[in-house]
Amino acid sequence: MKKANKKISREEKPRNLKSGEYNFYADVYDVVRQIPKGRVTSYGAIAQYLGTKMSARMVGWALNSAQHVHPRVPAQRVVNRNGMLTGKMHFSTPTEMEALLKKEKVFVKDEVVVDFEKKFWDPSKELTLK
DNA sequence: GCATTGACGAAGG
DNA sequence: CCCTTCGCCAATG
Repeated sequence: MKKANKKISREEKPRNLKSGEYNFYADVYDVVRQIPKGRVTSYGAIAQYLGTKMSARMVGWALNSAQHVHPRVPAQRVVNRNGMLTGKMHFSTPTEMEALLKKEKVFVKDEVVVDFEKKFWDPSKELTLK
């Protein structure tokens, strides 16, 4: 049963939404929007929360489309496990991500979030899903 | 329908 | 301790 949890977003939650919008995407958006201000998380943590911890890449993929989603998704609060702003280049401007984080008192030093472990927000722990 | 890619992550050298 | 390689899943060509 350890590897049976990788497709929950597709198997158990078929695309009830419009074509092109998988539930996996909506799930990612929802989690990211629940990230408290001034906190950050990693792709892996979100993936683990969704059940597909092995595929943190999919989270990033979903966030790539999140830029075009209507409710603005605070993708700047999502960094990789090292605390690096790997997705900053995908923003409107490469400095946009840092600027947004700085407004939230999250400072970036040498491409890495300061006190990343302190500001880290794990959805699986903090959010306490079912 | 197969091959490549991608905002990651863990392990190995 | 830094760099390279492999794995994973979904989307795209």
